Amino acid sequence: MRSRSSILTGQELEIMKVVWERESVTVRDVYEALLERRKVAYTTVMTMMKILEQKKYLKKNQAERAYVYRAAQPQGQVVGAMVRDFVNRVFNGSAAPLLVHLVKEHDLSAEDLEEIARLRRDK
Amino acid sequence: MRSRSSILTGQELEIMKVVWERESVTVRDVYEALLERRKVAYTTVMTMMKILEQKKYLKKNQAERAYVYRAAQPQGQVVGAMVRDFVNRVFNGSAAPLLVHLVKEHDLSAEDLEEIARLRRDK
DNA sequence: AAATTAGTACTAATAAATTAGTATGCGCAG
DNA sequence: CTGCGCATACTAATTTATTAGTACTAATTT
Repeated sequence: MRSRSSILTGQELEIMKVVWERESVTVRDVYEALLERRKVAYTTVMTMMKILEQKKYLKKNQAERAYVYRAAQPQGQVVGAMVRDFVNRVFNGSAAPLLVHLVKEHDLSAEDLEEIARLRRDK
Repeated sequence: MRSRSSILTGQELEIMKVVWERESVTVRDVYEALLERRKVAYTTVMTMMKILEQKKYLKKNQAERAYVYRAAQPQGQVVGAMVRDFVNRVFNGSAAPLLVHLVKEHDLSAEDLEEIARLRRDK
């Protein structure tokens, strides 16, 4: 088996997003969801979901005909790891500069921030 | 030429970080900086810097012996694009959920946040 | 039952990213 | 002047990620 990075790659994330928004899926479900946005082969989706299972992002149970897959880890946890990884790679681990970017270039209102600051303060 | 994504890939970012922290560099400079952290061949660094030049992240001038490279775009701009891309890919474009992750899992003090909120308010 | 449909396993092709080799040129120390 | 050190250009190998084909099985339709 060619070694693979344990973190989610681009296309893998697309699949996980479909899974997270549905609770449980078959390959076909995901295949059809992806098809709405781009051409892709059924077996491609199958292969990727198998990889995602190996990487422990998905788990499957045998159901009637087809396997039924579920997310093995909650979305928040996985996304959190991706954020952490991003902060490490791009900002050498310090989150504050990322904040600055978000505030400057994305549409975050001052109210959003104060709300979050309050949340944080009261914790 | 095999087509390449126009955005910075992982190893390319590592090189750009070296360049940004130095103003101007030769291949050798970058090579030596990278060597401190991992084994890498001189020509590997050269190849990647050539690619970075093609992608318009670096520009070079002929100097004495070796080319002297400089960043073609300021760090903030490039990183900003990376943040935007990340927000799009992972959070479907909305920045607020990223904020929440940052606050919950990274060590941002309430003061950091208020400071930034202030910044934002006064803008 | 034969044909069609939908599924899986196994394998492989293609693409993109990463790493590095080889040939070659030039300046300069000896 | 000649060989070493360091630079580049050009080419290629390797690794990882992405996409898909083929063979085979089981259920379903006709």
